[in-house]
Amino acid sequence: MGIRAQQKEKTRRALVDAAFNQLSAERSFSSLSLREVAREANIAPTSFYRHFKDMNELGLTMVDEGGLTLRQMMRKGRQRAEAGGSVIRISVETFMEVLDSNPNVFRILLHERSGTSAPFRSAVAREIEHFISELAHYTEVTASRNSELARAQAEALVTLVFNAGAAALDMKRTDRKILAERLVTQLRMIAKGADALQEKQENR
Amino acid sequence: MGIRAQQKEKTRRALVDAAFNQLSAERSFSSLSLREVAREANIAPTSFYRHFKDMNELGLTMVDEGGLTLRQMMRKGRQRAEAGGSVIRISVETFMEVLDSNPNVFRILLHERSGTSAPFRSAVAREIEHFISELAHYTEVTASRNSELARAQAEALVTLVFNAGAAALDMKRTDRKILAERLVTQLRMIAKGADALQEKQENR
DNA sequence: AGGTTGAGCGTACATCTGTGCGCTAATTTA
DNA sequence: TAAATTAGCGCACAGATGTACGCTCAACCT
Repeated sequence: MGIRAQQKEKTRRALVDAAFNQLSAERSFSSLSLREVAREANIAPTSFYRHFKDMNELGLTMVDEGGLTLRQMMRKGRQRAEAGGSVIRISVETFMEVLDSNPNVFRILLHERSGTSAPFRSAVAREIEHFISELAHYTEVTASRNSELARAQAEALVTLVFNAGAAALDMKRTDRKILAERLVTQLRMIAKGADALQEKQENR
Repeated sequence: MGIRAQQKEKTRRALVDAAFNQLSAERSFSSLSLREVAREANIAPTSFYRHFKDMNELGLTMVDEGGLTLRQMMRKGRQRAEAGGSVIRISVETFMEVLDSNPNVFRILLHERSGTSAPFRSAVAREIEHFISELAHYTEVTASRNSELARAQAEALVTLVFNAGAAALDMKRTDRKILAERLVTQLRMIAKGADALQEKQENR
C-alpha cells in the first residue's frame, strides 16, 4: 500500500475512533456532530467528506465494526464452552467481559437498535439476526428442539442478554455481578421452559 | 378555576400534545427543539418558559403521563383477566391494544429507557419498576413463588414484553400478530421455566 | 376602581451546525 | 521529469438553536 493510501487509512481510523470515543452514557451517535468528530480527529471539518459521504455513513461503519465484535465474542464463547462447564454461565461471563472491554461498541449497537434511523436499525438488526439464527440452530441440534420453538427461545435469550448488557454498561462491578447472576437465572428459566413446552407439544 | 389558569393549562396541554405529536419512529424526544414544539403549539418560543424550565422538564412530564398510561393498562388487563382465560394471552392482547392507541406515549418510554439523559432513564425506570414489582408480587402470591425467583421472572417478563412492544410499534398488523404469538410462547417459557426452577430449589 | 400579576410576544444575539468552493502541496502515474 | 490526482485546509455562508430582555394587555386581587 502506498504512502498516500496508508495515511488516508490512518485518518479514516482516527475519525472512527474519535466517534467511538465521543459515545458515552450521555451521548448517543445521533448527537455527535461532524465538526466535533473532525476536531477530535485533528482534521478540518470539510476534510471529513474525503472519507465519508456524511455522518450516517460513518455510523454504519461503526455498526459493522460492532457486528464484527459480536461475532468474535461468539467464537470466544464457543471455544470456552467446549472446554466444559455450564454453557449459560460461560456465555454470560464472556458477554460481560466483551462488554467491559468494548463499551462503546456495544453502546452504538444497543442504542441504535431502537434508534431513530431506519438504516441504522436494520443494520443492527442484521447483526443481531446472525446471533439469533446461529443460536437457534445450535439449540435445534444439541437439544433436538423443533425449529419454531428454537427460534422463539433464541430470540428471548438474545433479548434478555442484550437488555442486561444495556443495563450493565453503566453499573459498578458489584452491581454488574448481581445483574449477571440474575441473568443466568433468567436464561435457565428460558431453557427449562422451552424443554417443558417441547415436551408438551410432543405429547399432543 | 379562573379564566387565566384555564388558558394557561390549555397552552401547557398544547405544548405537551405538540411534543407527543412530533415523536415518531424517525424522531426521538431528544431531537425535538424547543422552537419547533412552540411553533406547533402556536406560541412564541420564549413563551415556552412560562410553562417549563426547559425541554427536559417537558420530557419528564411526558414520561409521567406514560407511567399513567402504563398503570391504566395494568388495571385494564387485570379486569379482563379476572373474567377468565389465559392470563398471558389476555395480558399480551391488552398490551398490544394500548400500544396501538398510544404509540407515542410508548415511544418515549421505550426510547428514553435506554436514552442519553440520566434523569429520563431513572424516571422511566421508576415507572417500569412499579410494573415489575407489582407483577412479582402477583406471582409470589398466586404461584407461591419464592421472592427472588419471582423478581427474576417478573423482570424477564417485562423485558420481553417491552422489547416486543418496541418492535411492534412500527409493524403492520399482520406482522404484529406473529410477534404477539411468539411473545406468548416466550412468556409461557418463562412461566414454565420458573416453575421448574422453583421445584428444583425445593428438592435441594 | 386602581394597582399588581403574569402569559405571551418581538427583537436581538451569540453559538453552533453542515457544506460549497477553490487552493496548496505531496504523492502517484505515465 | 512532467502531468494528474487527491487529502487536507481556510474561508464563507445560510440556517437553526436556546435564551435574555423589555413590552403589552387581559385577568385578578383588594
